[in-house]
Amino acid sequence: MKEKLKEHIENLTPLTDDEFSFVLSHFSFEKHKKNDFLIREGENVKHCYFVVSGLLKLVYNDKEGKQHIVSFAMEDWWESDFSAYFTQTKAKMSLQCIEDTTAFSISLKNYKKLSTEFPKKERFFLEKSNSGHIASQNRILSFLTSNAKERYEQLLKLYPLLFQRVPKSLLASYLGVSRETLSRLSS
Amino acid sequence: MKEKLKEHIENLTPLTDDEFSFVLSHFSFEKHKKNDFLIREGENVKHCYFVVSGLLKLVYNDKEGKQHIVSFAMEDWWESDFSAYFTQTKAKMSLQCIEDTTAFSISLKNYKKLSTEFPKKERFFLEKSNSGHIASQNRILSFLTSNAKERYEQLLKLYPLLFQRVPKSLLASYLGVSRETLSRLSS
DNA sequence: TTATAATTGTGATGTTTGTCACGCCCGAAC
DNA sequence: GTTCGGGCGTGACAAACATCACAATTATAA
Repeated sequence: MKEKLKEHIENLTPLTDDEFSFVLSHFSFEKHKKNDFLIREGENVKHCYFVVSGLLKLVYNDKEGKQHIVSFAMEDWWESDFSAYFTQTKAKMSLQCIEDTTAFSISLKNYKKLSTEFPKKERFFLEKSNSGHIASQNRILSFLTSNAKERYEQLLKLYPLLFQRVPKSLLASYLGVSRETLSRLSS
Repeated sequence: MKEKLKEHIENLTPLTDDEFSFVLSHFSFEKHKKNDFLIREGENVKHCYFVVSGLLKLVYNDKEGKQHIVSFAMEDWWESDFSAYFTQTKAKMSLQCIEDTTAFSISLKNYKKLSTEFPKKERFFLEKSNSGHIASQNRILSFLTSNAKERYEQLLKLYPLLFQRVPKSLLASYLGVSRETLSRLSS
């Protein structure tokens, strides 16, 4: 588990063993079962998570009770309700396990401490944030330029694994189409 | 112009005059006319821009020649084709003036220099990137949860000025609906 | 000013997608 | 084993939206 986080960070910024120990001391390691909530809508968001293994969904529930998947979080991903995390307000979204999941969590306090005391880590967070921003923009572009079928194909191309790991109804919810429409696209 | 940038930065991190001079020395100031391109699809992306006055559109052109508006950039906004900027590859999008525009530009080299030599600035960029990421996620949520009419109302609520400053066809392109549909929504 | 282009509204029509309904399959729980 | 519920496909119909066409109005430039 430690190794996974170290590898991940060292993809961007090499660390000595001492540096990594220092970084690691700001995180906690957590194990969760399928269907567990890491973040619950309406509650305070205390942590940001780095997924070591498993799979989660970041979900928004609208007034009619429909769930909309903002993001899937898989191995090597950072996830949270970032808006609520950074502003320390109540979560508008939930983060829930689709599979049994292990993850490192970091509090905002430790996030800020780490950023301030350890510039390498701030650089790292900046790069991660930029990638997240770019990924979101690509998803917006997908909505603007493509119909349901094309978005489905793009998703499969980007995450071929996902197809086997999650029910189609969740894929539909991510793509912004109904379960039935997605089903008809496949055939 | 300088004051605008200084104020903007000091919203997050106070600066001494000397510090600001140092920061400023990494930027250039540019004036552009309506319809000018700051970034052209297919060309190298040399700069990231801070808009002092005016209005721009970040546009993706698909194979059928349709233009899709990824973002409007107005006063106090940072904009670029960030993907191409950070990876120093060719632009997939264009950044074009909707009105006469003034902006500060910064090269990637200077961006990195500033981040490294001046931690306060890295903190600043990180906060900006986080806000950008959150804003994009909200736009994705808007696509997932809302139909054209609701998205239109959300846009007007978020940027009431935009309505008077840009042709409806551009608003339609931002919302992901046809010009005609948007026209019918208003009545 | 006058000519030209851009912007907007609106009808007619077709396509895409959502919603409701139903049935089948399969795995989990008892 | 039997029962139950989730996941999946599919038909029928309705709603949302795109596209094409045309006209009217408003900006823009020569």
